Amino acid sequence: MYKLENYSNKEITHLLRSIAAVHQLKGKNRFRTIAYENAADAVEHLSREIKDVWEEGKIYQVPGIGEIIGSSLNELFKQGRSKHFDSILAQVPTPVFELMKVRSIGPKRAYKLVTILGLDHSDNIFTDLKKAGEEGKIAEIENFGKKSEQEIIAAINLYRQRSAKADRMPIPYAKRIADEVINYLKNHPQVMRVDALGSLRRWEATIGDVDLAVQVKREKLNGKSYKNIIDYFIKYPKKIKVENAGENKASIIVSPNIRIDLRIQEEAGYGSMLQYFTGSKAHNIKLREHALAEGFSLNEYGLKKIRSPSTSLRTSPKSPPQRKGGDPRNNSQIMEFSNEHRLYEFVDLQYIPPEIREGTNEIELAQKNQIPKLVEVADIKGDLHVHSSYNLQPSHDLGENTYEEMLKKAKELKYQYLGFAEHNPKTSGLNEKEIIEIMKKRYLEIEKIRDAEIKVKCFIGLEADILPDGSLALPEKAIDYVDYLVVSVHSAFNLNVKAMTERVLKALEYPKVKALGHPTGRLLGKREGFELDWERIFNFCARKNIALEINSWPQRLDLPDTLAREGLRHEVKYIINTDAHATQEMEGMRYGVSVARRGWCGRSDIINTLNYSAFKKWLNNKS
DNA sequence: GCCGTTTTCGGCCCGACTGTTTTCAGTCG
Repeated sequence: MYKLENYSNKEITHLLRSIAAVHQLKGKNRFRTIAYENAADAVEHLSREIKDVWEEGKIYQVPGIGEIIGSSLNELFKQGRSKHFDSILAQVPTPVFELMKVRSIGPKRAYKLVTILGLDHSDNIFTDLKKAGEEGKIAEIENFGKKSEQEIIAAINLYRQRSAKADRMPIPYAKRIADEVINYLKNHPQVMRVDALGSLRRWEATIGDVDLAVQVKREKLNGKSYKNIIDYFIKYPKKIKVENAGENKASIIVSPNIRIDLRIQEEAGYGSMLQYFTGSKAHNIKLREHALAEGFSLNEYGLKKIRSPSTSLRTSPKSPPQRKGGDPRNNSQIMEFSNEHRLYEFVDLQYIPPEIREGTNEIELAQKNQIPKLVEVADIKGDLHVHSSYNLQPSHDLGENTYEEMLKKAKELKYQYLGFAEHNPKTSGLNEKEIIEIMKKRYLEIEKIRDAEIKVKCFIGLEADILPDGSLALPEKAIDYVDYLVVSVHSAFNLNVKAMTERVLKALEYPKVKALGHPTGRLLGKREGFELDWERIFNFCARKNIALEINSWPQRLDLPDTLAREGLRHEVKYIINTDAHATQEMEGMRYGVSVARRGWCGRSDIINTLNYSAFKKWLNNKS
């Protein structure tokens, strides 16, 4: 029987996939299998922990989770077991589910291996199976052969290496890997263009593998095969393994265990490829369903007319041939699109930016022309959370660059203003009077340069620790020497929801508090965020004119995108900051903007898109 | 099992690659 340790998304995903596998193996209703797989996909790509979503009573808002799966998860979270799940899982030996974690082993192969080799009760399925493979027993099974046997042994080895590591990468890391491969590919004379797609193009908080599309010119190729480019790709110097390599696509693993998927397309159909390979999977499924309703079958090459729109009730059927846009090549039956915008237009949808292609309700809203204009980096007028090297004896780490250097960088980034928010002076070893002196001295220091810089104005901020009891790690009198405060939790992360919420709300009551810094405290891959009563926080901040920070630091990306979208319903405002500790890190604004975009934020939802005077007014206006 | 500007019933995306196969099943994205 399954063992759950921490109810992480990873564990729940695997649980749901296991149930899907049982349904598939028992083969009664394949749509039930699909339903569980869809639910698993949804949990896997959720930007927050499913258990937190459940605790907020919003589990049914996750697309793909309905009455039965939702109530079973409810039981599971509450009592540690679900009778319904248990009864399904009991139909198949547990080692089957373990084996399915290995690449190239799906439900059917896992089931065959476990039952035929008599490993139903194996405690160490990977070791046992590997041993069987080394003894040649796998190859003897029907429909398996020598190659499959080798493949399985290799896959087990890889799985064991990989499972020891964090399996999703921070975006900058994935981008670096992608860029190296892109540069390599661009050296090939037939390659016209290379794009990183998939979760990288959607700017997901963490990246599983790297998806690349290559555009080639037909006349430069002999015939229609892209074999020569595939061959070049699989010779990539850092490749450690070729997963597969066919006519149209290939996958390699590069050191230290990152998968790169490649697809190739000519210019005429490149828009379709961009769309398909950007995903998400859930978005593509919904888009294809939508296309079907319009009478078209959609794939990665284009659209095929299948019939008149199936709906008899449709009152004003637009007959497809008259449509503008697209790149109809009717002679070949498939309509190609060189341009992604035209593809969406052709199926009567507003263009949908990659960041929100997550299969929530973007298709429905695009039909109604209700996709908002999302905020862009160019809209950002200032960064209000940067750490300089000015030594105010901070409680946490100091920055690397001086005020002047950071202002210069801000100018380079075309900002109108910059807000310094070093950590508050440490409270141990310094008495209140000393702290106030330090703050005053710093105030005067910044005052000196405040107007020296003509183009970039600066604000005097501070990032103050929220202590466990909700008070700030700063004497009230010291607040006189700042323009605003960002308050953040840096300790005692394990309070319960109620205590944590009270703690934060109390801190937000202090004068000059204008932002809640990295609101969940999460560190991707290291630490889960703490829980808050978001309804209360959102409502409080909206009422008090306090912004929630969207922290651009790639390991934070905090507030998470799904919460950002939720906050919009409460009319919360956000402030996107880099939390930079060096000038170079100030360039990371794009990461935070991406979170905001994934959270459906427009320019007016982001407070630091205001120009200097409007922003200053907002800063001084605490209702 | 899920889901709904057409629906609370009756549908449910689409294709590439590999290995073991002479036509397809399994896995993956």
